[in-house]
Amino acid sequence: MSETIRGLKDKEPARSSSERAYRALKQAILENRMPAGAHFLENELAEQQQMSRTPLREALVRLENEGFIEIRPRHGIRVLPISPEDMREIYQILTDLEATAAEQVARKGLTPDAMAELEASVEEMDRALAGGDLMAWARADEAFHKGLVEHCGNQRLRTVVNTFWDQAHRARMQTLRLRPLPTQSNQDHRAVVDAIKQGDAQLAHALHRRHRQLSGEMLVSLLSDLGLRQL
Amino acid sequence: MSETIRGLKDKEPARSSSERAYRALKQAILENRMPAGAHFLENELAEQQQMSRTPLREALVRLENEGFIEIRPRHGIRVLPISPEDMREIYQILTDLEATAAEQVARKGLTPDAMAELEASVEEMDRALAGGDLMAWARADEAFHKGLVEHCGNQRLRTVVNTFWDQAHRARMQTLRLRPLPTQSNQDHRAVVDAIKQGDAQLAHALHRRHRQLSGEMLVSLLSDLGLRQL
DNA sequence: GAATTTATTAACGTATGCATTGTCAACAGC
DNA sequence: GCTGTTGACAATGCATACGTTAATAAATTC
Repeated sequence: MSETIRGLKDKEPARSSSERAYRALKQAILENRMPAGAHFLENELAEQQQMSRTPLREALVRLENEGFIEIRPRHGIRVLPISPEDMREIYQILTDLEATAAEQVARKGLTPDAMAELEASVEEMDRALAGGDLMAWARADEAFHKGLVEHCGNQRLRTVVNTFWDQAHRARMQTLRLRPLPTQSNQDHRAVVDAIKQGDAQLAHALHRRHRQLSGEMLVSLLSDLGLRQL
Repeated sequence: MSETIRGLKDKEPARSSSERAYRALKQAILENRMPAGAHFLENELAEQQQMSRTPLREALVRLENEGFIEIRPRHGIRVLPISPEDMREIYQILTDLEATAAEQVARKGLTPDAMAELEASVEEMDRALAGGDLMAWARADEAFHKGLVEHCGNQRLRTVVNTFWDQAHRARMQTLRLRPLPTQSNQDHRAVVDAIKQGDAQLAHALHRRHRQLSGEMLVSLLSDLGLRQL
């Protein structure tokens, strides 16, 4: 969670040093400025973040709990790589939980605002794909998935999904240009939105589950084929 | 799920003070020696654990990430209560993930040792129930569920399930004597074991999902009916 | 008497310092 | 030349100290 089980408290201005370090380091990892496998010492990170080791260590504890780094006493910390096996684990969990999120959203319905946001994400995915802007597509995809769990009525589910989604983020980014064009994904998302609109919880669950399962399998086999042992 | 996402590293002798504090406090919370709603200061906990505030705070960060406590600056830490709504959230997640664990176990099969342990748990549940020893029954039930995720081949799933199972632990214990006798549970577990033996992954998934769903609903409505706003 | 301001205090966030311990390297023995 | 040992070093785990800040109580004013 962290998130481990708790994540970035969105937006808030980060009052404590510990919180600032946590966000900065997580951001740096997600953006590959601290690449997988890289190796750091508490001292250099503390200096980098312009604080003492004490608050920094608390940030590291959280990052370790969330699976981003490994703290090896006397060896410093290491940014954990993502193996195909890791991705399989992550997608197996996301498949279950996101499908249930879609089901719950369909069951409870959405506020007009939330529905508009979801549809905007889908449209943005189409626009980005048509324009060949894969980064924009990935951002919209992410917005769609996060929007779904945001409104599923289960805080813990939301936190867990966001955590694992973040863990998979680097691998997704690095395979963006290697994977087939995600035209299927866009169709899938549209179908899920339709099921939600109709309030068909069963259908939403099934559609989203299948969507997640297929894209997960695609990504895992892509990583395996490429022989990417770590990302 | 800091387990945020990582949990008790079983057995190991707890090298660091921080680790010792984490284990001791978690144990105390699970056993209700630090009851829900209770309120502590860093100073008293540090004294209690015979260490300074520095390692203690690292333990608190982990416990907060895992959802056991809340850290309120200047207000001390508070052991979080479990509401019926919390239980609903937790069981919704466990239902999905444990069903998938059962499915994977059925698909991959178990070593003879692991299968023996699983069957031993089921038999112990029967014995305990026949003898009216509900605590022993709960222990065996827990052993069964943990055994399943232990061998499902997904470390992250195992960690997440164990974290939430631990979160629900207190509520389960307090309702042990209020709930109907778990004869159905024992039958369900037996059926799941049979499906695993036959390698019927689909069936194992469906059986375990239904088992978890029903026992979750029972527990949530029990808590609601009792008007237990917090445990 | 109530409300607002001020003063006090104590809990916390962070910095710093120290003792511990594992690592790495140099050296000696084989 | 290789292996085992010793020693220095450096990163860490933890304790301690300090400044900040927010909660509480007191005091003053309306």
